[in-house]
Amino acid sequence: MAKSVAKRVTIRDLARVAGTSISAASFVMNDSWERHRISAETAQRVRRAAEELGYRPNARARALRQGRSSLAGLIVPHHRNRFFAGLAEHFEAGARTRGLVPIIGSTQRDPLVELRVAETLVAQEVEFLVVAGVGDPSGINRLCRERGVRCVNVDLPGPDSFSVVTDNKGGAFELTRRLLRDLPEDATTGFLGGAPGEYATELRLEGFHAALHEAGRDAADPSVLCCGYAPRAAQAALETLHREAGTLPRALLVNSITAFEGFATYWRDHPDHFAGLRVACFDWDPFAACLPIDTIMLRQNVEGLIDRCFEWFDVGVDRAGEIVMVPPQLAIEDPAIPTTTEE
Amino acid sequence: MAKSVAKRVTIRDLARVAGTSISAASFVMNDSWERHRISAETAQRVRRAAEELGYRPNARARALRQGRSSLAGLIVPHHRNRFFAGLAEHFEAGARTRGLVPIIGSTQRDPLVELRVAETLVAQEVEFLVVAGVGDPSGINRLCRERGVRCVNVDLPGPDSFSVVTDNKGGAFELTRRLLRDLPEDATTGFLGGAPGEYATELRLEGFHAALHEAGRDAADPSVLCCGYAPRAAQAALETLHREAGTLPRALLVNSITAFEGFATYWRDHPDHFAGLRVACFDWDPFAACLPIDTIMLRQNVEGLIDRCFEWFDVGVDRAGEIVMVPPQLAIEDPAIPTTTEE
DNA sequence: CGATATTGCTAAAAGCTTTTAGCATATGTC
DNA sequence: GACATATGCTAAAAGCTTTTAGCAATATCG
Repeated sequence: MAKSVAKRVTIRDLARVAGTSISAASFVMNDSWERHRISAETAQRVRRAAEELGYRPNARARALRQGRSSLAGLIVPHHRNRFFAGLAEHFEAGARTRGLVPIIGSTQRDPLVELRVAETLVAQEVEFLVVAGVGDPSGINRLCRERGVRCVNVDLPGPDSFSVVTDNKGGAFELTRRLLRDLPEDATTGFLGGAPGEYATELRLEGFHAALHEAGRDAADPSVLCCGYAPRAAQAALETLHREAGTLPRALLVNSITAFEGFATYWRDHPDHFAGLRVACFDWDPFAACLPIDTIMLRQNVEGLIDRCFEWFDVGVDRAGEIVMVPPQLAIEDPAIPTTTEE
Repeated sequence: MAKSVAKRVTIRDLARVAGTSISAASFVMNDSWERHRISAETAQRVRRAAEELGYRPNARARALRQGRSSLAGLIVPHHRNRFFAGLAEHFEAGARTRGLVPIIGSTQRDPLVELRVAETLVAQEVEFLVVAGVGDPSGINRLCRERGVRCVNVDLPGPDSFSVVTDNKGGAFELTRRLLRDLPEDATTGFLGGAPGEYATELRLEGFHAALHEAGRDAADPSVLCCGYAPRAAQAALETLHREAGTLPRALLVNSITAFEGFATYWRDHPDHFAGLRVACFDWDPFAACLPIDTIMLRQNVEGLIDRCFEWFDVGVDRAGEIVMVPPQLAIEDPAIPTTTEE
């Protein structure tokens, strides 16, 4: 009974079974039959036939004809932390509400992979590409411009690309302020994680220094460990610092949740190095927030970041070079962060 | 100079500029020119023209003609935990090494969304669909069979679908064994998280009970709190239990990392309820592994799970109803889990 | 030299859809 | 009855690629 090979049901079959022309069937399936003066009876017949045959239009044929793919792409370094996972999840939601199919590519922060993934997405003719967590987006931006793909950078401003960024400086400033509150005059400070010269890192460093300045701590030289984002590297940087300086800073600003992962591992292995240490993190993770360390976490507004991207896409006006800033969710005084994590 | 609108460069343009026929251009671009007896000079000419024009073939036109999309789909509940993020990331890698473009859809564990996402992916004619973390995959499996899409279930066996599963029972057994080691005779036990009747949950419960039996603890009735996977629900379940029983079990097996998230939150808020508590978790998270709780974590072999899926896909033989079991990575005696988390 | 094989290429079909232009027929108007 | 208008539908092109079948010119062979 069951066909051995599931033969595609095309609109041709549909038209044949419904006893109409291919065009009529197409009009009905696209809900434009009234506009094209197909009678209600005929429409009904087509719909019944479609139901019966289990007809589903071939997305690619349609895309080819219409010249639009209904695909939306997102590029992130990986899926394994809350920030990027949050971006991914909200991006999916935004795409779906617009009838777009989301495609997410991860790059392991490898410039070669970044370009390859971008090329894949562009070859799929995504209508819209969001680029996050890439070292230098200019190659991807150029590719998109060449191929006519609209493209937004998240936390990566470029001269000829629209960008949505977290208020890195302001966020780091507020975070550091709280970190320094009631801290003894002579307590040492530090900054861990991120890449020197990288956009977000530099701004967060600025905010960090500004808060130190405000607190009248210009004199004390903070330890700045921009060791990249890998947990291992952050862990190693702390080890080195402790070996060389014999101690760790009393107040530490950690530049990302991945660096914080390295910090947490180090803490687990050397709890004795942390007497009286206070730490702040430019990111949030529910487990990290449960660690019994004196921690202040900041949650980036992933929903806001993604929403701004889609809004730009919806409006359709090109705003190359423009930067929209999204404040992170501060006001996180106590460890019980006002952030829901529904399953 | 720059064209105001980026006009698509088609193979037609390529052929014109190279001074060849469309077919010749196509053969060259697909590296089948030798087979089709195109001369090396002509091939060179085409390649130069392609370079010059920035020609990239239209993926959809090609897919339409070839009848294959080069797309591979994955369905997960969400991105926000290590298990599913790990699946996603390894799935991406596997797809890319096979020249497939990965599309990942998340469903929030909502059956309606699950079906809608599956339909989207099938409409894109993915060549291969991996379904993970879905309550009842049978609807999706049926859809795939109807539309001729090859489909694997991860941790969700179905009668007419190939499945790759973690050794849930064995894993839970070993985990519980370690949980019970040297535990006082009269210590109470508990099981937290998961859905009653659900495949993985039931097997893990079996393993849990088997280990209790082995330890001669049949008499003591464990508290089984199958409250779903949401952190909030797990937290609430613990609250209720503590309110009603006045205490918590001394040894607790937590059924997933999301439930563990609820556990961790509860622990943070009520550390006093946890004197002498020991806990095991059927999943792993680097931050969770840093919590100063007596914890044993098990890491599911996400790489193995995904690899088995792709191997099945590569071989191309249908093995409906068959189940391949992948052992989780046990042997995690100390909290320093032998698991790398590169950035 | 005639037949056959090889070389190097091209024309055109096919894949499935959407969409434009237009054809009959029926209805309405004077 | 002639003409315009509305109704209900269809034919065919177009979108871009891959792939099959085959053509013309040259080389090889007996």
